Amino acid sequence: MSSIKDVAAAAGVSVATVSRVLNDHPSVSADARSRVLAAVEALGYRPNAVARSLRTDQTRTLGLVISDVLNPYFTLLARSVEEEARALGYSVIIGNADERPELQDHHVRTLLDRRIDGLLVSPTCGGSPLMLDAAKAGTPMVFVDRWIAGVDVPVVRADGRAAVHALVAHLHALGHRRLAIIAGPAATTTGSERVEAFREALGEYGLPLPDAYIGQGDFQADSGRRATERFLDLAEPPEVVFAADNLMALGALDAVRDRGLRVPDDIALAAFDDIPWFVHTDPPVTAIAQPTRELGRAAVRALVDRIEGRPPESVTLPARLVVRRSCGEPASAQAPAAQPSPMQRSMP
Amino acid sequence: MSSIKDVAAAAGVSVATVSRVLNDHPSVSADARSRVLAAVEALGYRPNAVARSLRTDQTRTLGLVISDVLNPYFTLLARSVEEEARALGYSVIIGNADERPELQDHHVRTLLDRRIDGLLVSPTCGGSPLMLDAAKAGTPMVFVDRWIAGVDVPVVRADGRAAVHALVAHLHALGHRRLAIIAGPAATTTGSERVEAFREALGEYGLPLPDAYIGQGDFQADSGRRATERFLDLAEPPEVVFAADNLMALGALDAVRDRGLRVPDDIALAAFDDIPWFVHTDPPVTAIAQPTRELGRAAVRALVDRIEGRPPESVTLPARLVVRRSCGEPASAQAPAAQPSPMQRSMP
DNA sequence: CCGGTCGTTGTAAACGATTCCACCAGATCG
DNA sequence: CGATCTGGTGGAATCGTTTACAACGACCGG
Repeated sequence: MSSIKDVAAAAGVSVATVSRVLNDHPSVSADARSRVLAAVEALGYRPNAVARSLRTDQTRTLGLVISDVLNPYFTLLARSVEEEARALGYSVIIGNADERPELQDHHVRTLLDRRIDGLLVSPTCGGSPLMLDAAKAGTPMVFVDRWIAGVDVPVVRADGRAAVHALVAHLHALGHRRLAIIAGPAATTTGSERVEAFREALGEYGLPLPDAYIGQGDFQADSGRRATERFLDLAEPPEVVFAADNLMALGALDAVRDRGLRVPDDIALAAFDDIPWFVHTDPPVTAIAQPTRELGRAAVRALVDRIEGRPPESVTLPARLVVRRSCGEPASAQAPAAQPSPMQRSMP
Repeated sequence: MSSIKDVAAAAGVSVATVSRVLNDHPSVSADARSRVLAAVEALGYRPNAVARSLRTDQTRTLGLVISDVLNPYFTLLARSVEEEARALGYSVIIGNADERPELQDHHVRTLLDRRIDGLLVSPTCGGSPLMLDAAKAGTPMVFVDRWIAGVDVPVVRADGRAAVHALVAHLHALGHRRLAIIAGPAATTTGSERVEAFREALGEYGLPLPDAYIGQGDFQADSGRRATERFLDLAEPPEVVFAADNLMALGALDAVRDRGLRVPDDIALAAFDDIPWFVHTDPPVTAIAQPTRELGRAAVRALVDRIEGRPPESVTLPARLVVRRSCGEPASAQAPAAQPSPMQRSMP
């Protein structure tokens, strides 16, 4: 692999001149420039990003640590993060924490060792000391989706409160009164927040949220299945199960099916996070959709602002309710084709 | 951020000694070692991976260029690749080509610029000159899932031939005679290969594969939908549609549903690539499952072998047919709970 | 004709690590 | 007792860039 020296030799100039051409510094003659460009072309030269990073102390790389790549919500988030970053001239390195704190730490450490310019993280389980230290030490950082209270780091997230209210209204209108929730880990903000919003919304309709109707999940399908089984074993099982993420909803669906019961006839189901597949499940699942692409975009912009010295800002975008059939038919029958399929790319 | 010099100063030794301790070189006294370790601890020192890479000419990083992150098959592949790489002491940088050649090129270029130690790629559309040059120039490379003929690069992939035969046998046994396929792009090996296997299997049952029954797709949901619509518009529509990947199958499902038709009563559906969601669709989809995790593992091992100077080997693993309900009820009714749910983690 | 400015160029010093080589003390051996 | 080896150490070169600084010729105005 040829280096800048080879190019300099081939073009008959010094390495400094080559470097200047490459970074289009103004003071280089047209003649020198064209000779350098020709040499670059001839040798197929590409600057070594490693050396460049060492010298300039910037990698033009962002780290993204997400909780679970297999979760379509995070996949989509990762994708939009990469898109926006690319548009802004940055690369992204993704670390999958798999909801495991020690894996999250591993990735944060690795990314920091690589001297990424900034870190986007959706913290798995409270914050690791490592991450907090990095933030305090001045590593540009932005939380996305989830965050850690009391840390001075911008947060980009969706507010599901209004959508959860809308969901409860919808359920109430359908005549449901015994509503249960499968919560995420209490240590995550999204875990606790969704329960709170749910409880609050129930309160407005004078409905209780007994402890037995709060299942503890971990955002994985299996935990959704187990929580649902426990609900079904209750003397008075709930009429509705609201899963705090899409994977747990799937587990719930499994559990219901394994009992030979049917959604929504025997028990209704709703989920937080809308994903393309919910259109095709049996039955299609009513869900709360986050503006995932916009979230990714906003997060990158905030992080890059911070990196490039502009003041970053926290962003909160509203989530919205998408009604399908898993909670029962709404009074006014909806035309089947009215709902545009989210399978299609939602790119502009 | 403290550097090796700071550590050396704090420990009262030279940078050479610090480096030796860090790379646990044998010839360093117990005394010096403990002083260095103490200093490292005190300063919270972490070696700069960028500098290290520049000097040693290795990044301990693998590049993975996949065709589409939103496709669960590739997501799972990416995950297993990262897991195996991590176990072997490597990091992975993922590039999403989104089935677009120019994006693929962008990522390959970026990864090469970063001097990754090796490249894992599932080529999108024929090979770009860039990639081929890199392979010729000696960049360790392994193709996964798809490959490019005539290039001397190991290939790790699943062979679907036997499974496609099994599928056709299954369909034939159910009485289906008019079978259609939605193919992937002809430029990809998986695109053409699956059609060939299908045609061959049909031949064994004396069934034709007329051109009208070959839909051209691009591995995206929308193309599956369009191809299916065209099938349904035919004077004599097929009885079965076999989609060459999971996204196109979803598009097909959409198209069928939009016409007010039902699977499998009006038309049967099968797919290449099994994904967890196929258990939950309406109806559950019969699919050909690839050993995705093993594929990812084998690919990483082959690549790392190549990087570390051992002879890499190509690997071909068999795919298998997973029968569900989308092609009609099999003669012998199967117990609903007999099929273990692939939703559960298949980690060991 | 001389001093200053300007545009273009090269030399060399970083960046933070690894590693070759030389050196030195102390142990070992003939 | 002198030669040789051995384990521990530091100095300095090196990786491929960027960039401060100095140098240099041309040009211009006084």
